[in-house]
Amino acid sequence: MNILEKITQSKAAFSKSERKVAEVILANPQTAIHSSIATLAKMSDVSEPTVNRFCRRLDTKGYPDFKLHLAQSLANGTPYVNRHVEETDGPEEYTKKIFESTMASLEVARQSIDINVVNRVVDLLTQAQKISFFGLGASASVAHDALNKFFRFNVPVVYFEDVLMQRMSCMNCSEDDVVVLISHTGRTKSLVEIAQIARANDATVVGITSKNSPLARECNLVLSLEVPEDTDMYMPMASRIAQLTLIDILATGFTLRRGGKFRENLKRVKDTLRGSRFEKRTD
Amino acid sequence: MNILEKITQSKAAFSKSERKVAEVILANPQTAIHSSIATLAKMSDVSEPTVNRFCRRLDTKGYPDFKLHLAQSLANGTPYVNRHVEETDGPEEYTKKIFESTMASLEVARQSIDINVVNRVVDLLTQAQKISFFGLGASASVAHDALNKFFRFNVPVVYFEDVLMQRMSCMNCSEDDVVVLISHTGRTKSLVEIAQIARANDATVVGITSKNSPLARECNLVLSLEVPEDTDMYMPMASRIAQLTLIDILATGFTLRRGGKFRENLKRVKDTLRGSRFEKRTD
DNA sequence: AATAAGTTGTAAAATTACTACATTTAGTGC
DNA sequence: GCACTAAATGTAGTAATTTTACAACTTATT
Repeated sequence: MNILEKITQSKAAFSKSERKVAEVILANPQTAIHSSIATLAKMSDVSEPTVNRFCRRLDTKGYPDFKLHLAQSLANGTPYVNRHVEETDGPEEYTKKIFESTMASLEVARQSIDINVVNRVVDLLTQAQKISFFGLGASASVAHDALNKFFRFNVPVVYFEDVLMQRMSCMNCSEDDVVVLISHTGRTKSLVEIAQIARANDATVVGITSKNSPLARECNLVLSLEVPEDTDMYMPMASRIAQLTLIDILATGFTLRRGGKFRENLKRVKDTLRGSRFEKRTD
Repeated sequence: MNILEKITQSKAAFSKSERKVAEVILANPQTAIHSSIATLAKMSDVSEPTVNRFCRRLDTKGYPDFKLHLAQSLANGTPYVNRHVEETDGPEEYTKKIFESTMASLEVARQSIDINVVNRVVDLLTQAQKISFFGLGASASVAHDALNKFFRFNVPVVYFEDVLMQRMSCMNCSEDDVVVLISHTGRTKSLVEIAQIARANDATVVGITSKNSPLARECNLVLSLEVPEDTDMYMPMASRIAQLTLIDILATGFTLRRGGKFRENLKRVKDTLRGSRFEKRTD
């Protein structure tokens, strides 16, 4: 909540001297944050305690606290807002908007995540015999990415694009297998069926999806991501990014759980890639 | 410039005790701005003058001035600093850190993007006869995602995981084709070769990669993303997210350029998916 | 006009930040 | 390994800033 607005709004509740202080601050807030209470009192032609009382009336702890609030208000307001792209936007605008709304979505996602579930899923993954990642449409690339990450960990990891292959794979599941299903809406029929098949074969099913969705109801554990999606674009954007970040988190939890020696393995995998790359020039 | 970023950047220039202060502030900046220099000194287990010196090293007038800057940075929406995950971090910490460093990377990526190049790439894509997206390893899933997006636009779009298929596809390129190559490092040999093959066949090659890399030198246009990657984890994380966001931007630019009628098409594609989904419950 | 409620200022107390200097630590050459 | 130098850190005292307590003043009400 912006304190400058609050000052203008509360003007009526101020006394004569307090209003003088308000005027001076509104006239030149930048100066105000760099002044001491004595300077500001002199500028407003009131006494120091009056300035102090003025601050308290705005629900701040005192003058320094007030300056903090003021500084924050001046730091050009609300940045990462989920602003929608308009028909008339040029490259500059839509680039900015997409970056900002992606960041805003990540912020929302972060707050919606249940750490305890994350922890339990990491537990499950580290103990799994086989890990499967399945997603369809836009979530397929997320599953693909998960494959790439967990493959490096030298654990049996499975990923299929093909729905039939996914089904067959789940039919062969056993008790110690974990199946991770990714879907933004959680309403894709074939994926819900896959969850049922996997469950029927005693696998543990983890859903990265929206809570209270049909898919979520079929899962043993749900990592719910409540990310607002700009439906005007008819394309999933922010949800994927949040899902991927969650994959990063699971992968990180996995490596940490497995400990230091395991990390050395990872380094070996990375070093193996070196042969396929051009050396970095040292210029 | 954001003082939180400045702290992380100047970390090398700090002394041992000053670094202790930096850690405490980065770990909980919200607490820091509400603490006195004495409290902060105690929290960091250093003396008060050390905190003061720390502030001055960051080009602030002193502790109160530092707090002002800090408050502004926090208000500015970017409390997102690329902090590295530690061996000892619990689920709560690493989840927080990964989200924050992902957001920080997006912020960096945003600033490194050249809007003019974005615009020219969108131009190219809208006029292309055929669009190909190729990436290897972690970038494969990004190309996969691009396929999913551009496929909806009813343009011929190509994606292969297989290097040989990628090569063959590029051999058959012609003048009006655009090949988009995705690689964080830009030093993957086979991808550089694919760029050469595509160029030899008169296709326009767009690189989503690091500038001045071998791949970048083979491209007609380079969308450079300078994203810092946490190399301790030996896994690409932030780079992918930035690449995906860039794909979103290109896709958005594409739809905007094609105009309103085209957007209706997109809606049709989305509506077609409805049959494969459970209806949303209206409870 | 008297009184009460509210407002403002003075001066002293308390908190907070800063400076000067002493001590410790780390690094370098012999 | 020792002496010397430079850098880093802490101690204690000082200066500044803010806050409190209370007195003086203003305004409104009967």
